[in-house]
This record gives sequence, structure tokens and C-alpha cells, in this order.
Amino acid sequence: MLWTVDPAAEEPLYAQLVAQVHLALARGELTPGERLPAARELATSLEVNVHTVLHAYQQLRDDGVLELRRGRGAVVVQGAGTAGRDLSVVERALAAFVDAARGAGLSTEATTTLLKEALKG
Amino acid sequence: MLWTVDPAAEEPLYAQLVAQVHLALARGELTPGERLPAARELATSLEVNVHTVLHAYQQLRDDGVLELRRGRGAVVVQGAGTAGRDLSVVERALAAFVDAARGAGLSTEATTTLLKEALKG
DNA sequence: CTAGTTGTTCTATGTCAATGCGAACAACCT
DNA sequence: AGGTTGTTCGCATTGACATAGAACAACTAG
Repeated sequence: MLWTVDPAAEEPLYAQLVAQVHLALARGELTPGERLPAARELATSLEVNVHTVLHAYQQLRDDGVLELRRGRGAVVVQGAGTAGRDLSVVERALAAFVDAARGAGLSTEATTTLLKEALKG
Repeated sequence: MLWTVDPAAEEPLYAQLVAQVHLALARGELTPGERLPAARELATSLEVNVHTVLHAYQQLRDDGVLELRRGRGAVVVQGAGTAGRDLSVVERALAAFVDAARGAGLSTEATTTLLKEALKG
């Protein structure tokens, strides 16, 4: 998977990393059993502090996505993600939703707020 | 519209108010020309500081949703929102998207991340 | 014109998250 | 045994968030 980080973004750096892993997992770019780069290594290449990367890793562990062990690194948990599943249905539904929202003149704030509400229930 | 605030939520208080206005506007519960409660008044009833409410109001003004004038209060801008439009199409598309995402086993993080990505492009 | 209302602006304070930095430590691998 | 890697401390800095109080200016209503 591809790692990127935008220090200018409003979203915290660690949260950006967390979201990227979730997304890569959903897209099958990351599969269970796969090992992620070492925290220090990733931190260096992203020009970010080690603790920031570790913060993201620990968050992902709490999410049940990663398994962390000293000396071994960060490994994607077996059964995590949707690897192998077909996401085309989701992609189509997403495209339809975005089109509908834009067609109705909804702002991005209103659109994301609607989704959050729907996910709550 | 209904005003609520949850101090325990992760989302900032002012952001909660902003989201509520956006949502109410999208749902037609708030119409252009309508006047919002005075900042001090709303702050008192919500047991929140005046500056917090004002922060939300000013954010909404920056979003092009509100018009603020001293002595007159906060009024919804003419042409703001989707008042009068039919949101049933959006609601259905949203429901379909949420169903598809859940059916695919996507986490809420992955789902919201997907939407953000889609809204960017 | 007067008094009340309401947003605007200013200063100040305290808390907390995020990030960065350094160091020691424990489990794991080769 | 030695290197790798996550774990756990401590500490400092920055900024957002929220609260608080006060004075001020524009508007409304009487």
C-alpha cells in the first residue's frame, strides 16, 4: 500500500494513517497476515515522529485490525478487513449517493453529517 | 429546530451546533429568512458559554449559511440550504449505501473515509 | 430620543489533544 | 549474542477548545 501524510490537513497525522489502513484493507490492498513497515522506518520515510506512527498502530490494534509484537512488528489480523469480498456494490451505491447529494445541492458538511447520522442508528 | 449538545462527545461543542444547522437546513426544518435564537439565550438554555455559540454562528456565516448583524441576530441567508427540494432520493441512496457498506463488513471508519474520498474528487 | 437587545471585539485563563524528542526496557528474530 | 521492534516512561511545545468578563457598536422597539 501507499503511505502519504499531509501536515497541513486538519485531520491529525495519526488519524490519517489509521484511515489509510482502513481504506487499504477495505480495498484489498492490504491482506490479513501482511506485515506493515516498522514504526521507526515509516516515521523516517514520512518525516514524522515515531510516536505518531505508534499512536496510529495502537489505535489500529484497538480497532482489531493490527497485531503488535515487539521484535516482530505490526501484522494485519487474520479475518480483518473485507479482503476477497466484492466492493463494486458499495462503490456503486456510494457513487449514487454522492450524485444524489450533489444534485440536491447539499454541501459537503451536510452530506457527511447525513452519513454520520445514518451510521449511528 | 431542536437544539442539543453533548459535552461528552468527541466532536467539539461548536461543531455540533454547526452540524445541526446544516442538517436542519438540508431537511427543511430551517428555512431562509428564519431567525436563530440569540447567542446568549441559546448559550443559557444549552448551559454552554456564549462564545461557544458565537463561534458556531461565525463558522456558519463563513459557510455562507447565516447572516449576522448586531441587534438583529442570526438569520438564515436567502438561497441557503435545499429548502423546498425533495430529499427522498438522497435518503434512499444514503440508505442503500449504508446497507451495502454494512453488508460488505466495512467499519464506520472505512465507510466515512470512502465518502470523504468520493467527495474530494 | 431612550432603553434594551444583539453581535463584535478584546483580554485572560485553564484544560487537553497532538506532536515532537529522548531514553530505557522487554520480547522476538537471526 | 546482537540487532530489531514494540512498550513505556518522562518532558516540552503548540494549538484548539471552552470558559469568563468586559466594553463597544449597530440595530430595534418604546
